[in-house]
Amino acid sequence: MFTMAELTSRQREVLELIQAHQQSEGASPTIRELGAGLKIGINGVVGHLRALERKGFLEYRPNRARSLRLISPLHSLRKHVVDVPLFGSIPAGVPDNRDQEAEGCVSVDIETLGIPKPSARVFALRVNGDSMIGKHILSGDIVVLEHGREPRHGDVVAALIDGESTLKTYVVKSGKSYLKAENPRYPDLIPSDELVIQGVVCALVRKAKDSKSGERRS
Amino acid sequence: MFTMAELTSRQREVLELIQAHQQSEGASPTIRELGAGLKIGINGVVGHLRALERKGFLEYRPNRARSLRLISPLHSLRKHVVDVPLFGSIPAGVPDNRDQEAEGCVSVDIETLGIPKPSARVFALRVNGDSMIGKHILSGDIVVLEHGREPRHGDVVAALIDGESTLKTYVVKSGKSYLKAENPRYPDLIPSDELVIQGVVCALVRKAKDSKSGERRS
DNA sequence: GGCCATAGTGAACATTTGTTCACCTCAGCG
DNA sequence: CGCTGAGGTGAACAAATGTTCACTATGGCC
Repeated sequence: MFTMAELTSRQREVLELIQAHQQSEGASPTIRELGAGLKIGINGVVGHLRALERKGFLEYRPNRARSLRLISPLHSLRKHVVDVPLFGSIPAGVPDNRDQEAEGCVSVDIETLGIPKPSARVFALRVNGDSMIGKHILSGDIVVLEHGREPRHGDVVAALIDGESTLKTYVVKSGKSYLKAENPRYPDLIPSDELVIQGVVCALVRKAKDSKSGERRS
Repeated sequence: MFTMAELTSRQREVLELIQAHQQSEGASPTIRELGAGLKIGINGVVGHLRALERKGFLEYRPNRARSLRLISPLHSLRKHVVDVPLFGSIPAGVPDNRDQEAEGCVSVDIETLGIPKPSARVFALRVNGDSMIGKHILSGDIVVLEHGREPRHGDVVAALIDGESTLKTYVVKSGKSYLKAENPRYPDLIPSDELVIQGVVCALVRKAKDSKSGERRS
């Protein structure tokens, strides 16, 4: 609660402007751009920047263009964010790069995703149907999968069944591996070598349904 | 799979270097920085940048420092990413800004989170215990909450009970609102006006447990 | 062989951008 | 009253950075 209190309102304005510029332009503003945004000259801006730096909200490298960096308690905790392509389903065996066909982009930091490196072979699927409800995965959830990883007993995997990506649990039973649906209504147990495993689930994201739109179960 | 194929290996190198620099430094590299990284002169770099721009992988504003921007199918789908402070629990009634006490940072795009604007009043909690298993929220999950929003019937909310943040379902029954635990073992029904509601759950993130840490079967 | 794209080098040049110096106003404070 | 800090203006300067011109070399292609 100190964080914001130490700042004057004008300084907060500057900080927010920098942040806004970074978000919209992808790079920090220059001093003159800030000046234009605040309708003041460059020296007014310099004064603010110095104050903000002294107070520990900013950091920048001398003599480097657009090197302003915000420092906030959050920023120091911030991890690397990866952009994961979201597919409706995956028709064939996931060639190396089909980002073009993504129908969405899920950006999450790797810490939260639980993957060590931004290895390119990560993608996301929107879950359709309640077949994995036993694993507490609901219809509408987004699952993030890693392709090419060896599944282990109990992992949830996406497999290509009848031309559709389907979620199953990977189980090992007396030396053989099977895929199992987590829904009593589909008690199949399919030998896993008969199928192509497209990826192993490493994370899940669920959006609370917008209370305005209806519910699915009666 | 076309995306990458159109590039020479050297061009791919350039692209990756730009991306790496953006991630690590927070800003695009300059031409000379790229040159240093690739161990070539500035004109070699310029050639590559032109080629990459012509092929549609890059964009940049003339005469602007560090204005390189990657263009990929994913980038065009990319949404605004917000940094959400992750708390173990929230002792008191969420004053305006307590980012300093965050024990982690969850960065997710707003589209996936399902919030319209990056209103500052968003925070995350790590779920402890299975009290919400009826809503398919597990121990270890991270829930993202919006503070100050009016809960609706069926929403999951965090409430301060005995000095601890606890997840409950908000229900309305004959004109009165209650909080209900989604676990048959805790069938409490608490009138909601007796408690402080800290936030309404708008999203959930689950990390698949790291198979390497716990179970390992021979 | 001529043509074109890739992949460079080297040097000059122009613009952007950060930095600094001098000076001003205003509110609060002892 | 003089002092300090916030918040400015204006101009000049220097470093960083993008741009361009000239030229070389290689490999594929018709």
